[in-house]
Amino acid sequence: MAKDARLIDIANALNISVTTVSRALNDKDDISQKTKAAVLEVADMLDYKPNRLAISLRKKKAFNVIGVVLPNVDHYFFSTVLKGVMSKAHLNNYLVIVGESSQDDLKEKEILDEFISYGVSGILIAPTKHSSFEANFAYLKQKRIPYVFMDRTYDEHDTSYVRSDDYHGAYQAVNHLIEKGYQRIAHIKSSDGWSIGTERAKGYRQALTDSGLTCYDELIKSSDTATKEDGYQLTSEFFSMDAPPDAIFTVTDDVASGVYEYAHQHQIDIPSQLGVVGFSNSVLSSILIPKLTTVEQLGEQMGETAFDYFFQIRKDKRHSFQKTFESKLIVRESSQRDK
Amino acid sequence: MAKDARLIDIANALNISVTTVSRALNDKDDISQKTKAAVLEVADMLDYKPNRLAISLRKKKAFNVIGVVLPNVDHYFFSTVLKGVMSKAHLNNYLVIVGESSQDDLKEKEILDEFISYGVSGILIAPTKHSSFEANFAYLKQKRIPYVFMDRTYDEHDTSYVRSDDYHGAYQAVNHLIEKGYQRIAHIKSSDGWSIGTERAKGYRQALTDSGLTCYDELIKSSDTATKEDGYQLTSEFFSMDAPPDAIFTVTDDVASGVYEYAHQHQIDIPSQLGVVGFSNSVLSSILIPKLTTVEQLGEQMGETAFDYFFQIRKDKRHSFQKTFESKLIVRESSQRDK
DNA sequence: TTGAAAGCGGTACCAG
DNA sequence: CTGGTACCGCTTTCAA
Repeated sequence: MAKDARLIDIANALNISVTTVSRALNDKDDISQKTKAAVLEVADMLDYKPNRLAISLRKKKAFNVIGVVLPNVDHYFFSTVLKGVMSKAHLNNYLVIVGESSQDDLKEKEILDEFISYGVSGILIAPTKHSSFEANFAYLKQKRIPYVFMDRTYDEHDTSYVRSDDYHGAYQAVNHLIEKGYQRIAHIKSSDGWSIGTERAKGYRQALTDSGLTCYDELIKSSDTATKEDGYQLTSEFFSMDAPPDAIFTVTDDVASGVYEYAHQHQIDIPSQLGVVGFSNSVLSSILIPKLTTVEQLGEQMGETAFDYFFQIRKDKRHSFQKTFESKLIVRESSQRDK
Repeated sequence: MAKDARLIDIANALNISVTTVSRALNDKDDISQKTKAAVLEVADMLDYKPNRLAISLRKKKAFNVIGVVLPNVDHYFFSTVLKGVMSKAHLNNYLVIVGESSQDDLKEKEILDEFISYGVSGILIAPTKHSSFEANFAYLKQKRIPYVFMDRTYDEHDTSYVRSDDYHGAYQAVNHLIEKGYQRIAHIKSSDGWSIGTERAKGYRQALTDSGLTCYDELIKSSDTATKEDGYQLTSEFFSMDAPPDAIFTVTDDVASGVYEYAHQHQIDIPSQLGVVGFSNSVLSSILIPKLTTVEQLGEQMGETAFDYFFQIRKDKRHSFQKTFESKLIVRESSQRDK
């Protein structure tokens, strides 16, 4: 295999200097059209590919490398986000380096430091539940390194982000249950300090209030882990009450699957005796029987958009961009009381 | 924030040359213990971190960067593999760059070329269904870049790999169904050219033969996509036969979920009328009702081991390592006829 | 519009 | 055991 072509190879072929070649390739304006064309042609012929490493060293910045930090790569939602980022990155000739914080804000900081010292061009991050803006992200601004938050955001700071409209998603979900005739609608929320939990809970309350229903505190329970196990456990607590709920809106599909298990074990029929609505539209939702009504979360599109935002910030060197993705309710079987 | 310390800063502090500092830091032997100790101390004081970019350029190799190529990052199994790789990489101060081939062998080659031209230290790859060793991987050997196959392997070449024991896993699965008293056991395999499909099918056949059962061709159907939809479709074909099967062993859990849906729609009870066993032990398997008996695939451990192998190859510069992970059958409810 | 030369932060060769 | 120096491939002054 022939060695990769370098600037000097092109220069020699044309009897010009590397400087000129560099200028031509980087589309600078202080160069004649003729020379530029000639360089471009030879570059193409020799299949020249710029050496990322050399550029990086010279610029003291990794060339075209984007860093992605996620709480969990094997969590369905985040893996779709990653997929979205990667597809856009590939199109734009970016390399993607990935780190997993495991919901540990200290590890998250470590990863960020590594990425920065490597000189990544930008960072796309879905913060852990516990990450404080000041501790983990404030210095990114000073370092002038473009970054975009994903999923979880810090509204009090003027930063770029992509997220889903948790509030309206939850509102629609609960409203839908009300329309279907459910009366005692419970909610399994995620524990505090996680914006997606509080937003969804807010939507839940508002939907009840707007329909003139009372919002009972005992019908709201909190899950730390947002897992199937928690869903099961909290459902069993609901059903040990004197007046159990006739529907449950859960903060994630995973939690909903725990509701299903409890219901199945105790011969509670979904949806006639218990309505269930989840959140995420993960693979689970169409695999559960009956199929789960849930709120769609567009992970892949969020990832793509996050990359686009990074790209624009880098180009324009000033704007910040925000997008809140509409959360659409996907009505399936688990909420069809009148089925 | 102070600028990062460089070799020359340490050198100046001690009135020695950068060469000596470099030697000390790289633990070469042609240096006095005293000097080395002094250098190490100052380096520590200045919080010296080697500049990856500079090392990379000089060595013409990205310093401590491992490339991972996967068919799909949002597929559960592969995302656990990635998780495993990342945890080991982080421990060893490696950066992980990831590419997604989307089961497209051309794109896979593109990604590999990118990674190589970036000079990654090594490559961990789960090949697409269609990747030919010659076309996509043979040149890695020439380039002397360490690589480890994951999941899918090329047995005719002496390469390092980690994979799961598909044959024995399938054998156990079918044998278990036989022991539970199922007689007409069908198999939904994955289409040809994908080793995991053929190995699992082989295990299926052998288990039947060893138990003195006949292996009917009409009880084996092939899925191109290994999805729920295919599972549903092929199950409906089985049940339009004069003598439908009383159990189905599927090549993945996803496919099994399609079997579930068909069964549920047609009031076929699992497991009393139809036994089902899947493969992967994905999140699905414990969420399906009844819980799915399946064969465990240790994605995370495979990822960790793949990284370890890469690490050793790099150090020893010679060996190749292979590991086939025992595939353990996880018995749940979907195969318990006598429940 | 072009070229020469310095230098990004290290490593490796050679001489002493 | 230590230091001088060239150089990895590219960008960026500065001068022509």
